[in-house]
Amino acid sequence: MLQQKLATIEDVAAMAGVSIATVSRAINEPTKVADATRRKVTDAIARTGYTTNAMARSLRMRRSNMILILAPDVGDPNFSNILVGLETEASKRGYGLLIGNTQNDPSRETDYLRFISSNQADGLILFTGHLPFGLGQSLTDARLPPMVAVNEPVLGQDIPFVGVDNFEGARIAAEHLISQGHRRIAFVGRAPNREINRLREDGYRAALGGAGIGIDPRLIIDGDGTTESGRAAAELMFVRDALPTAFLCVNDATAMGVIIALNARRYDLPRQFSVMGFDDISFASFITPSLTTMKQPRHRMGEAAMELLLTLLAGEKPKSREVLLRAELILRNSVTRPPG
Amino acid sequence: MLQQKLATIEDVAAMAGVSIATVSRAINEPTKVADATRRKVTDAIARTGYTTNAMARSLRMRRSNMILILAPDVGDPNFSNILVGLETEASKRGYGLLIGNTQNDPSRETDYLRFISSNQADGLILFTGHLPFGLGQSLTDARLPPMVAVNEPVLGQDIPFVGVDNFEGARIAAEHLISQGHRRIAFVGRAPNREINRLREDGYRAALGGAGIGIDPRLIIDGDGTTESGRAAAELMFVRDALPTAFLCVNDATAMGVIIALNARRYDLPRQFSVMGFDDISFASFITPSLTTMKQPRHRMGEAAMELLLTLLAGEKPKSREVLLRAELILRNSVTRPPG
DNA sequence: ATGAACTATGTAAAGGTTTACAGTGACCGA
DNA sequence: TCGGTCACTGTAAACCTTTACATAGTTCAT
Repeated sequence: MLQQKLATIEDVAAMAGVSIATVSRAINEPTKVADATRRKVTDAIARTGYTTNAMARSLRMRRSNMILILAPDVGDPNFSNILVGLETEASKRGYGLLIGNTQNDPSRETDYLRFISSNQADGLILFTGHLPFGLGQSLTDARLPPMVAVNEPVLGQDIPFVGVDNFEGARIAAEHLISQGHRRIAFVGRAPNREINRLREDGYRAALGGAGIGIDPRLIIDGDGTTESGRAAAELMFVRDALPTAFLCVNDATAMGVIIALNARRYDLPRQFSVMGFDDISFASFITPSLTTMKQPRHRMGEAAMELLLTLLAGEKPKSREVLLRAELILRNSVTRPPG
Repeated sequence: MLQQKLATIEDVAAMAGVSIATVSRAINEPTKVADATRRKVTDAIARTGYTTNAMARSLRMRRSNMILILAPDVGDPNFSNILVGLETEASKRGYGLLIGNTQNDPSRETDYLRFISSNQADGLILFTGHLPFGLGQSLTDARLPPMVAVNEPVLGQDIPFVGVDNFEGARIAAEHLISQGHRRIAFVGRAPNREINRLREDGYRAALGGAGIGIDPRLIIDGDGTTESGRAAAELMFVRDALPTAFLCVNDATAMGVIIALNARRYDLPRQFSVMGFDDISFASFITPSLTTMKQPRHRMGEAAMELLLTLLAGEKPKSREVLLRAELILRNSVTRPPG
């Protein structure tokens, strides 16, 4: 498996009968070399099968054209679809993607920073909602590497951010339920220390406030966004005996838990209860009843985040350091008018 | 955003009062330097905040400690979970992962090969089931880069492979249905030119043959593995009026389509029809009825593939160039004894 | 006392680019 | 004729490591 020796710029130069500087220019600034010379070089490149050694180039230029992606779980479809958008934009601009799966493990976060400090990556995309451990305190004063948070903002730090407008999205969702005639609307998935959950809850409150509906604290249930938490939340409502006519859930996974619990209790959905989610995960359309939800423009989110990062990397001033995309209302079968 | 100049090995050497060679050795072969010297070096490293420049190192050593992953769609949960396994093993061994999302676009495949030819990646993991366009013919004679196919083998080429034993898995699935008393078992998702589909169909045939059940060609339906194809296949069975008592589907997405079609026709599942899938995708447990299926050990698959690749990369002889992992039968509610 | 064997360190080359600077003609206007 | 401008090309330094080879000092058997 020994590397056979590859052609270098010197081989090309020798074959074309020019200096290596000219070869380099022919490749990188074609207008600066005479037509005849350029042809000789192009020809020699084809004959030798030369490709620029990226390591040498990166060493000299002090940049790698690589972007490090730090995500807690690449397997999560919520992330992986954004990843596709990131990749689309990056590869269009000649950048490569390095993935770091941290599993929320601080030591793994620190570990992956070596790619930044060793010049193996020029910038950083952060899915984690917090600065990687090791950047947190030690570099508050020093220079942070160019980075953009996506999906979840970094709290208490002025880090450029691309995400969905969670407040607005949740408000639209709640307003949709209200427009169907619901007035007793539960919010499932309260978690004040999670930024996303907090914003969605705020949107819910804003919609109810705007419609002159009072907030019943018994209808706001804690949850961590898992299917299991949705199931538990629904059960809790029955125990408390304070039932809503509709459930607005912090995300689709939670909504699935609610639906499973209601189905298990043999309720007829959506006739007896309406349920809404948020995210539009791939199987939202396949459960029964199919889930009315807010769709996140994940692909576009990835593209926008990469675009922002590359703008920063180029040293240009971005139009805005915060990009909020609108979630889209997807009408399916889990919402209807309340009974009675 | 200008890079502030980072400490180099020379700065460390100067501070420690030794030569750069000694610093390098203190880092890479600690046993070869005297204790006292090593301490001085470690100290200087800490004081300067030195980290070795990966580009310079890669240039000199002619390897990057990077692996290129070529996948048609990183957003597909089927892939992304394997990706997590790949990452686990790679990062454990000090390797980084470069992701290439090809969307089955030959030009993107070719494009990503530049990472290999420019020394930016040492090896290749192939999800695509075929050699990247550009390696196909031109390098049949020349040397192929070290690579391992995962999930789907590369046909007609002797490429090391790690995947699930599809034949055996499908056989186990079919035998489970037979053990429940089914004898009219449909296979949904025939696609002779897709290796995976072909193997699963073969496993199905083997199980039926082993139980002395004749193959009814009307019960074998084409399908491309999508939910929609499953739905269409079920409808087709009703048109043909050749109904099975159980559907063995080539994958879970197909099985979901079948279930949706049967639910829509108001059948009572699993009483009237049993349905099995293959894969155990994340929402297999959430549809109604929850899906009995064969679970793919995706995480382990990723780990095994990376382990094999790194073995090859180290120039060692692997135990085997083909690793087939067993799929596990997951019992849920979509299978029961046939009616009557 | 001598040379061998070993340990610890240093010197310098090599890895393959990009680019500042210098150089060479050709052309042109005065 | 001369100086200046322009278009093109070459020379050599710099980017930061790793490592073959050389050197110096120590230990030890003879």
